[in-house]
Amino acid sequence: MMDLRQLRYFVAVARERNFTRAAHMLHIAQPPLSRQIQLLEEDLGVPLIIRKSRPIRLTEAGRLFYEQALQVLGRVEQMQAATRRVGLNQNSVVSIGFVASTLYGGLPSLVRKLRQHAPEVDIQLLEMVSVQQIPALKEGRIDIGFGRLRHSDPNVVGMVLREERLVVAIPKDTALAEDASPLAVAALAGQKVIVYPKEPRPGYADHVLNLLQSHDARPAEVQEVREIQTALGLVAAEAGVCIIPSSARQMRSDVHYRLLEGEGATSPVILSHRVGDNSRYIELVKRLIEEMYAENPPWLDPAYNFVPNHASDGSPAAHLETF
Amino acid sequence: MMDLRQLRYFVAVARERNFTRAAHMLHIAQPPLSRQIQLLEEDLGVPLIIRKSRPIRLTEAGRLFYEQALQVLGRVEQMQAATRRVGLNQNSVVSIGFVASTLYGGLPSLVRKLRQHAPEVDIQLLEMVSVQQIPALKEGRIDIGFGRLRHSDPNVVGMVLREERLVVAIPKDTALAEDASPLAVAALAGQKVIVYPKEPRPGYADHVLNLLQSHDARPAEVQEVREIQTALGLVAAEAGVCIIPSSARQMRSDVHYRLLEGEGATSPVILSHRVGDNSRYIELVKRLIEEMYAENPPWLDPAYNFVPNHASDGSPAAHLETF
DNA sequence: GCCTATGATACCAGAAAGGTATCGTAGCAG
DNA sequence: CTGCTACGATACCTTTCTGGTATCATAGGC
Repeated sequence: MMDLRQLRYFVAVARERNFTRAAHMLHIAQPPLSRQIQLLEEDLGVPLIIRKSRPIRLTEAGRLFYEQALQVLGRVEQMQAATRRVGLNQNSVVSIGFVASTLYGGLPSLVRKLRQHAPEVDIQLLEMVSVQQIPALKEGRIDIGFGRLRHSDPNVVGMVLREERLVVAIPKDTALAEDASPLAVAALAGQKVIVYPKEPRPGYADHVLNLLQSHDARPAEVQEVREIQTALGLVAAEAGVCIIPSSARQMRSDVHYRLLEGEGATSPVILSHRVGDNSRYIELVKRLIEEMYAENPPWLDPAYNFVPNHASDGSPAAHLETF
Repeated sequence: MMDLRQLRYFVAVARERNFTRAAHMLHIAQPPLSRQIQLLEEDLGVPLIIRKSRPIRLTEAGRLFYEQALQVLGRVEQMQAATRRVGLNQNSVVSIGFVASTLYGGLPSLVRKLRQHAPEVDIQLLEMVSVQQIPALKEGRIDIGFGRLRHSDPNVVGMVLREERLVVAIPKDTALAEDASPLAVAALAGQKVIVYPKEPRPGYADHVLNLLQSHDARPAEVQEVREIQTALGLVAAEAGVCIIPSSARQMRSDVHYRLLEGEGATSPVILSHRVGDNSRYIELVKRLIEEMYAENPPWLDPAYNFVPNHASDGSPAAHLETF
């Protein structure tokens, strides 16, 4: 079974391009080092080093493994340092899971506000899709989730912060892109459609596919990709159209966007947390979100968003009634 | 010394919230499991688990460690899978290091083209700043670098693909933002300036600071941050102005941009590779870049870019003469 | 073709992991 | 409040694995 020791050893060998010298750096003798590398190669079932050459060289697989091993070792060190810091300073940690699109909405300024108002907490940000957020909340891996899918888990409470209108991304210089006016969902019938994320299901892709189906807009072809970046890249490459939340328009300016019109052509932004989690930071986050919404940031443009009235009244208790 | 075994054991305990059950899952007896967790805590110098409670709970540090351990273990599996795939299929790997801003330029479509023209290669993308690309090239960790700083290492050849004009990001609703016309560099004297990245030096931050100095535009205050995202966030929060390559304008639309005018108010995009690396993929990449430039993509708008003539003539050999 | 630097192999010693038996205690039932 | 039970810690032994020493095999420069 693979082991961090083997990674450290391999990195030393790859860096030095010499077993003897690497063994020296590691403060061990050369034969055990040779053996550990052999074990590693055996475990992977792939040779990493070309030995019949002086100085030794890495195979293609070895080069890849070297690069990745460096990253993993760096990550482990970060992890140790972060854990020690939190453990020794008795700092609190607030772990926030979020879907990528919230990066183009209020998340950055929320995090900034949170750091200002609670400098003593360690804020951990983890990108994860909506369905991953529920188990992550229950296991305590995150404390707060910002997602885009409604759920009904009895142990997790969700609160709709806003409903964001959807836009369709269209390749420039096509018929649909001649107009900037809002477009009915039904008008997408017969188009090649690109959806994301491919997995895990159910996800935002299904939300989009449901929307199309409920408007009898059967696409000519559906292509699934892993991320919104890729999806928009494909739109730019004229591979089809793609439906995204309006705030994500910022990601690319080389495609054309049109607002979608029709029943359900929105996507909610949902804040979730554990039922009965009475950490003071949950309340603080809710208060900061209200504050932020009251400031009318550009991504909250009423042309593209609908904010449920309870989210803007002064009573935090009202939020909990959303589900 | 920390060990992947300990991570796996800790993850099992954290997930099960029960040592005995976790030991079962791991196919070992409970006492060794307890001991490994103790060793782990000792190594970190931080308690991870609150045992005087049934079921056991994680400390704050433990929660953080759990989350990160999951990520590390996932990363290790990915690494094994990728290495096996490359090793067994004898696929080639082309490793590309790039600075973040090229993501807003031609990198995505170059990668797409490369995948189309050479589906048998594994393309690895690694974000790294310009100065990190030189050692990464020499150690073989990457084969191609897209950076923004000129260098003069005898073992690495660089080729200027284009000179991109710089723009200054200005908070909305300030005096400088009232106009959209080009701005002289000297006009930035006395402004609070935000630069990135903080490290490693020398980097793009120094390029910007040199530019200001050479135009006698002494800033009132310089703040260094780690990434362009943060820098633009601070601009949006009215903490100052920030100079970025024009293609990065797409990143945020809630700040105001003005083109910079003046000697040297550009930033090159430089392709680097090892001297004497005659992999056919290097040539392919150069050909694809030429092809791409010939298509006049939106990020190559001549209002914002200057392409050296040798990069658009038909002769690949000319490129090598750039340095 | 020889010499040297360097990696592999063989084999032994010590450290560390895992197993079994047993003890101590949190949490709950009554 | 008391005793029971589930479950983690401790003690101690066995097995496995890592590291060390001695020695052999070979790539590459002269």
